[in-house]
Amino acid sequence: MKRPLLHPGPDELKLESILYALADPVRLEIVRRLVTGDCPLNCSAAAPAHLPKSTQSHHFQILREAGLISSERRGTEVVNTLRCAEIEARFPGVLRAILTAAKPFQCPDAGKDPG
Amino acid sequence: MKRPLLHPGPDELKLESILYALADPVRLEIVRRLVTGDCPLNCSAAAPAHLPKSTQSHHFQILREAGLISSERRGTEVVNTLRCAEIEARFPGVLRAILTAAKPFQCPDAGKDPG
DNA sequence: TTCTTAAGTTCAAGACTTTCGAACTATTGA
DNA sequence: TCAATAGTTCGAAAGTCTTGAACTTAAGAA
Repeated sequence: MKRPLLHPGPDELKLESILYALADPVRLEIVRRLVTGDCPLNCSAAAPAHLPKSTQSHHFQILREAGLISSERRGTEVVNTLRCAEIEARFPGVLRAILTAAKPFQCPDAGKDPG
Repeated sequence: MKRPLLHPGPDELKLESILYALADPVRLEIVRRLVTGDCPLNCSAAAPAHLPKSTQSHHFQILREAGLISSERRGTEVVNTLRCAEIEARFPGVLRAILTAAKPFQCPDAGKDPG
């Protein structure tokens, strides 16, 4: 009896929950990896490597229940995707601004290269 | 011996702390009132009225230590101001996008009126 | 099918955080 | 000095976070 990894619908997204999910350094890093990779990642690949699996699982649950990511089982893995479009539709500019502030992840028109 | 209500400097602002501060409904409401009022408000005026003072105080401390607000004693009151410019300078677009998403507070060009 | 491995989830305990009443501090004004 | 107003600090109950141990689910080999 497989638990279906419940996600909130687009109308159920709450700004507070999204901000809360992004307020944690680990979860912000996970979201950053999902957006830079631009393709689904399993939990181990998306989370910092040293982190215990139970802690990873907890963080993915919070991201999922906030509606930030969509998780789907593929064999032994769970692959995760950022729900960019839905979040952008409901809270325009929020995710983009946060990810840009967190690190210049896909902002070629920023004009500044710190490295 | 009056405690000086310490605030982080512009360079000490952390995105995670700001998101964390804004992730709470009470604190988001406080920030919303500070930005709509466009003038300093004391704690009682900025916080939801029913909220116990000790809880208010706790929330203002978190907002202050995250660098979102600046608090200054004026007589018996503490007046609070949003540190809009500093946050915008350090994390462009973040506060604006969040406050716009939270409620259309100063967005006449949004073009949609749900009421 | 049965065994093994891989990837996540659930459980439980200790540490940390949040809420709120009670007591305290600081400032104003009579 | 006394009283009133505005916030802060303290302490306890309830909740959340982190993490190891045990469990579940799927894939591959024999």
